[in-house]
Amino acid sequence: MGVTMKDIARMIGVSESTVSRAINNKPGVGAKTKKKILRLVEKYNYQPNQLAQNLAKQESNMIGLLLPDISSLFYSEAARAIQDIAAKEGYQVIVCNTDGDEDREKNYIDWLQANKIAGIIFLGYGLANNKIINLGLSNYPIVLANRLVEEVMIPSVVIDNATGAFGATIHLLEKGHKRIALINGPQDNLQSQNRLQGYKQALNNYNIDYNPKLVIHKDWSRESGYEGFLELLDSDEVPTAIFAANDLIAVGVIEAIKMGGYMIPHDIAVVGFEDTIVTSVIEPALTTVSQPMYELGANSVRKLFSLINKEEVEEKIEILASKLIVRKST
Amino acid sequence: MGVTMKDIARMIGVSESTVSRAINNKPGVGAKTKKKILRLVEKYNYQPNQLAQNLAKQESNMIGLLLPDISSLFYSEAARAIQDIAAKEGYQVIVCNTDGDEDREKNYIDWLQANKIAGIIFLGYGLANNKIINLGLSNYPIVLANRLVEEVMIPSVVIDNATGAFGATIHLLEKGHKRIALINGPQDNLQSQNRLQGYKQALNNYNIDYNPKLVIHKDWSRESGYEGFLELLDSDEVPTAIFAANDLIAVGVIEAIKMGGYMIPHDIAVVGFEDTIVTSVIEPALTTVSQPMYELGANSVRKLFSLINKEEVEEKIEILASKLIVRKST
DNA sequence: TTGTACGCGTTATCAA
DNA sequence: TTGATAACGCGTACAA
Repeated sequence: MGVTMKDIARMIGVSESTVSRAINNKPGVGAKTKKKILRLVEKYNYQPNQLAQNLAKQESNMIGLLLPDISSLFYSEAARAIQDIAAKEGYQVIVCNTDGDEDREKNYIDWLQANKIAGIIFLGYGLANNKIINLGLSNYPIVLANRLVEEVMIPSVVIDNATGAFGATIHLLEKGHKRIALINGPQDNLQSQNRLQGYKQALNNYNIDYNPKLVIHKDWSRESGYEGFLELLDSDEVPTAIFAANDLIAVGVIEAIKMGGYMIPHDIAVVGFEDTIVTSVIEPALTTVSQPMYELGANSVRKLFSLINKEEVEEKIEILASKLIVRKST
Repeated sequence: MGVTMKDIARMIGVSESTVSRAINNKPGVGAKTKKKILRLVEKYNYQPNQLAQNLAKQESNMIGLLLPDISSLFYSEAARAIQDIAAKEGYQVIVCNTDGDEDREKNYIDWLQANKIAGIIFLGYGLANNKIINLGLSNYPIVLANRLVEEVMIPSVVIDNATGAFGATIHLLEKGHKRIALINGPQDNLQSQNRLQGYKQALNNYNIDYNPKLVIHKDWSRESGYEGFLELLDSDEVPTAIFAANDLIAVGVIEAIKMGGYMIPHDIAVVGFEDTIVTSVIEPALTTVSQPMYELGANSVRKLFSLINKEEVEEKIEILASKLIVRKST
């Protein structure tokens, strides 16, 4: 196949070590020999075999990215950021879709470690499991993106969901709403909990009692929004505003509201969460909370490189602010 | 760090080759020794160092995926398919974003080859460049997904854009439209050309003369749709139907149409292309042509594994059908 | 059935 | 400034 160091060494009649030194710009090579070597490198388009390099150095120039699903717009943007910055550092990214399944997560981790991957980013939601904690205890470079772990101090970058939800709810309160419903994600999900917390806190600031009947836990789907709204209609406390815990839920809510013949925002106001493309396409355009996904990915991978390079990670847990984007639905 | 074969060999007092044979289930190991070895493997959670394995075998268990942008919904779905199937075969995928830039493409290819990546999938649009052709001439496993190359027979999977566009245009013709505009992607783009070709052919089937004034070439953005429609309004031939070459363009078109006070589909009908999520969210829901992206990715990677395993690739160039999805905008 | 010896392509440690 | 040699961890042809 391609030429190796040995080939070049033989051609000139020097040793492989000399060739290695010349190529890697290390001191201790005569100017003339170095020139000769580099000329042949050019001529035969020598490409170092990274597998061999990696084996010798006991490390590789790849990082692993574990996330639920790359085909979700939400994650793919962060993935893009990670790949951009990794590429600048000469690293490539191995993307592993876990669908949130712990078994697959574990398998991927084994694979990545067996391949001596330089480090791993966990991008996802909710709490991380024990396996990750154990990884964190061994001194393997790990960064958590939008995930948290309780017991161990693993460098993390998270988006402040509570404050985002707080801002969205305050926005509705300022508009004069008093019966604000929350259609949320699963109850055991960390994001759901944070968004609920922000919601509660906002109500509290306005001295409005928290009413559990106005909070519905479902999954993150469009159907949840649709069904959730119908449930609220059936209750005795029909809300004047709905805070949907993500845009997809909001889309379902809007569909149900329209189906019921109500006007948005006149009869019922709606706020979403995430700022995906649908928010600007749907009628009326959806007020939502934007998540800095690119920044999330970028800052995570920067932290990871700090770890890989044995540098100090300044901000162990970094919290990114989300931002309210007001459109026509409120 | 982890235990190696050498460690296990020493513990029992056998040679490394015996351990290797036992672990890889190769014949020629006594049942008792094998059991002893496997017990230690279990006990110390031995993980083979893949870097070493790869170096010894001169190949790696990774494949490369070159695409324009992973954060595009269009590509990320195919990427997901590729990763799913690769994972089943024990391979991982390295995702490389090129943004269509040939220099970056070339750099990635070098990197992938230096790392002895088992094969590469080129996912994208348009024609591939010479570098790729050269790669194809060397017997490196390569598959093209939604790309074509003229001179060399590289296994490829493409989506039949021409027929998709043909069907979409026929659909409009059947609805009685005679002045159908096409707002297309860039003129030098292969997909654009195919979609134009299908459009022309449909007109031809209905004995309608092709009118270049009704065809506008722009980029694939929402703004293109908006501006494109305004240009058509200014012309002397205002169309009764618009075929937008992708959904994003269609969104812009619909916005412009609404802004102009026209009714969809009463005054003007609209068809999109791709079937992204916006089609079901926008009002009115958009008739569009769905692209089997998951299948595109899946079949591409299957072909790649055939190449990697030195098997015969049955269908050198596979063409996937796209499908018209009729909604409310026509 | 088992062990020896070498190769994979590179880096790194000593001597020379 | 150089070169010989070992090491990285594993696979494998050959010999025992």
